[in-house]
Amino acid sequence: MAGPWDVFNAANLLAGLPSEPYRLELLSCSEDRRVETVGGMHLVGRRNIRACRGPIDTLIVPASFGFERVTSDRALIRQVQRLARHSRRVASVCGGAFVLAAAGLLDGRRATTHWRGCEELARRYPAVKVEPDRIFVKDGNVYTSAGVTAGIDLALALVEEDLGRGVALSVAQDLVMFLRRPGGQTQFSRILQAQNADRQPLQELLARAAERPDEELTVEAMAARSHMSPRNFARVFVKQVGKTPARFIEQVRVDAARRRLEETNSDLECVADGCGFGSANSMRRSFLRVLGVTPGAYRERFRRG
DNA sequence: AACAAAAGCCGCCAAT
DNA sequence: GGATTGGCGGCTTTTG
Repeated sequence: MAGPWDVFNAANLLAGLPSEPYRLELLSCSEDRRVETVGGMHLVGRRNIRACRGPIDTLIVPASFGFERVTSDRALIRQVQRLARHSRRVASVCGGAFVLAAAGLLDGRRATTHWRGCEELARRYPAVKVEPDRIFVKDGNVYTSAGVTAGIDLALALVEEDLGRGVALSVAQDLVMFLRRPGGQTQFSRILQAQNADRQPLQELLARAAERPDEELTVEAMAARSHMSPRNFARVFVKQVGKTPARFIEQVRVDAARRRLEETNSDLECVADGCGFGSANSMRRSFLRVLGVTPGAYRERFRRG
């Protein structure tokens, strides 16, 4: 809920319009208007959902897991169905797709949800064409997004549709540099990736570095690829990224290595090689700098299964 | 664990 | 005149 909320709120501030384009409202299902989130945080809605009358521009249903409770709440489902009829478009974040599905809003449509729930969604609602591995899916006026932070991407896409790319970009820049996804794999926000064409030629480089940490990523090589002198490249890099090139690359490589240590049984030399470290020894030194533990100790602690 | 070579970083200055 | 860029020298950090 908070991610999209902040996106729309930032859009209000950054759109530069005389009146704010979005009016945000949190609806609650309970009489006292309280909403207790899964983490135990308490929010208070402006209104009870039953008191809400249309028309609504964008109805967003965020939910975590625990679909049993949510999808079996007939009153809630009925209210969602009712409000959807008065909405220009309907969206869900994470487990919210289960609510939309239960309301029949996804029948015959393409949709996605948190990677951990995709199978379950497809099994329970055969009429839904589940697309795993997507950050978000748009089908007609129904939008669904994957886990947690994907809701931010979804909201950015809606802002882009409404107010144009420029506003969406400023919002994205205002909120984040890039996003790491929960599925294990590093992915970049679509909209942030797109901005590389415009103002920030470095973004493309950063994305590529994260995907291929084993490539040559010295200042000299990256400068050449960016058509800049090494001196200027380093300067621009610090200004845009906030870290020096070597620091950033080290971080990227350590992240890549962590993942492999967690998810594979490759030996350290192999991991080091695949992540761009010259040797297991230099990987070890990077780990100590960045994480304070050796690769071996890290794997020992975090390996799966 | 020590050490030389390589790479990175940054202040300064000149050119654009 | 301010902003961006590129080169140089010297110091620090990292690597093999």
